[in-house]
Amino acid sequence: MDDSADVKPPEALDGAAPLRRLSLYEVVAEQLREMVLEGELVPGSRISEKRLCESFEVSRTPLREALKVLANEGLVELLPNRGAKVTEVDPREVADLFEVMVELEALSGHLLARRASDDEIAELRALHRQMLDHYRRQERVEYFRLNQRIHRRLAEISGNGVLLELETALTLKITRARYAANMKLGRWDESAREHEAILEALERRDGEALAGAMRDHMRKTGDAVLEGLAAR
Amino acid sequence: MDDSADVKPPEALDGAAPLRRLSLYEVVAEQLREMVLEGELVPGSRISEKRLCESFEVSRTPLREALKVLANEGLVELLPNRGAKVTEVDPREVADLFEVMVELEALSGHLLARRASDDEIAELRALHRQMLDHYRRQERVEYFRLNQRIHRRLAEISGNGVLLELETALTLKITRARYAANMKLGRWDESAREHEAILEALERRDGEALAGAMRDHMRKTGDAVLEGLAAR
DNA sequence: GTCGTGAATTTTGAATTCAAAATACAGTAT
DNA sequence: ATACTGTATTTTGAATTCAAAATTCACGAC
Repeated sequence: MDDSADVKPPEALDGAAPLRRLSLYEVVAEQLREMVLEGELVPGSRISEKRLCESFEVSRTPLREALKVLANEGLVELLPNRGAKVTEVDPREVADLFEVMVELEALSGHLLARRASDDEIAELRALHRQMLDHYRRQERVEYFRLNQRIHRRLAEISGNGVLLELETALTLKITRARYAANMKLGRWDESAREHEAILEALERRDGEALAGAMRDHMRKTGDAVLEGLAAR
Repeated sequence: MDDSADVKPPEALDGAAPLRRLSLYEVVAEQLREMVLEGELVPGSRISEKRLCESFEVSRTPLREALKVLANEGLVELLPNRGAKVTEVDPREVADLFEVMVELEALSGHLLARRASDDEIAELRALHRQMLDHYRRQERVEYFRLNQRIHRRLAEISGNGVLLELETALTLKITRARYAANMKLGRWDESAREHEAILEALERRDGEALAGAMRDHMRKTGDAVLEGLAAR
């Protein structure tokens, strides 16, 4: 049938990507996630399954499966026999969120100081420099993207999978709160300085200082977001 | 039509329970959860949708929705086009789990010392006394149940909803690890003493001591579970 | 005997269908 | 006019159906 690709030795493409195509519900979930995060689906509004099905051009089955995923992420609420609605951003919950996040960051800091390899530290320093370049050129979107990437790398290098998962999940909600507070990019200069402190502590492998710096960074981010939310 | 209950003033049954019947997928999810936790579905084994559908006597739709929920809880893995399998208990992940849990407990302790009311502290003391009764009578199941309940109450009274959710989610996995390690009830006496230390610190409202005691308790629990896992 | 090929079977993914619940609406009585 | 009752419509919950992918197994080449 196939005359070229079928004779591949199993170990030839070793770093082979698992390379599976996503299920339809995963695609839908990703799309929905973005729509909720960016406020395209307004908080508090009910979600009409039919309308979404039509705009996505999928049947209700994968859509409903996607809604279940989003519900577990806390982005939508499922009301039995009454469909789903987009969860509202509750400042009280956002405060709780940061209260926890601050501690997770501190843990991350302690682990990083112990576990990061020299190469990884160098990699982070390089990312940091890149980010500062964007800062100097006032390239907000790129700055923001690198900022996210650095935070994710920090979580990864901490070497605790559970911690990484939790931070990923909570970061979702935090991102949503930032959008809601209309402060996607605020607090630029201050944030850049805090990142510098983090990098320095990491290079010294000073666990206490690093935990403190990361804690501090997250706390200040939280304060800014909450302030933004209050000012709506 | 109905001649007695229809003239109810809206505020008459004030504390009225929302009282909704669960969706089918929720019932299935709960059942599945239990089966996974107690090892009735063996870790690593593939889940046959058809078999489960038949034994639950439901169609595949609610079953698959339930599987999605369990997947988000980390109890099963969804392999695209290949169904689901029960996740294996990975000692490495369990270690990560406790590493995080220890910090969450510490946070919980700090919050409790500040926020618990006198009534709530009294309630916890009462539960604690009840638990000790079961301990003295060597009623293991009841002891274990109250132990769980106390921990949940502590998390609730911390007053941070996000923290409560996370602790609930992680406790699920920890429970699973305990079953896998065959130590549903081990470490009895030691654990009871640690609880006493927690209660005392709470009554003194000594945040540092309470955080320390809760951290210590969780760390030792983790050590015991990991030891049990290693000894398989 | 082992490995590879290809059809038959089973299992999953997604759409459709059917039933039950909720909502919207109209008519009537007060 | 207002509030209630019963009906029509819409929307959701769950089962069924259909299509696509994976698995199994038998056969044949080396």
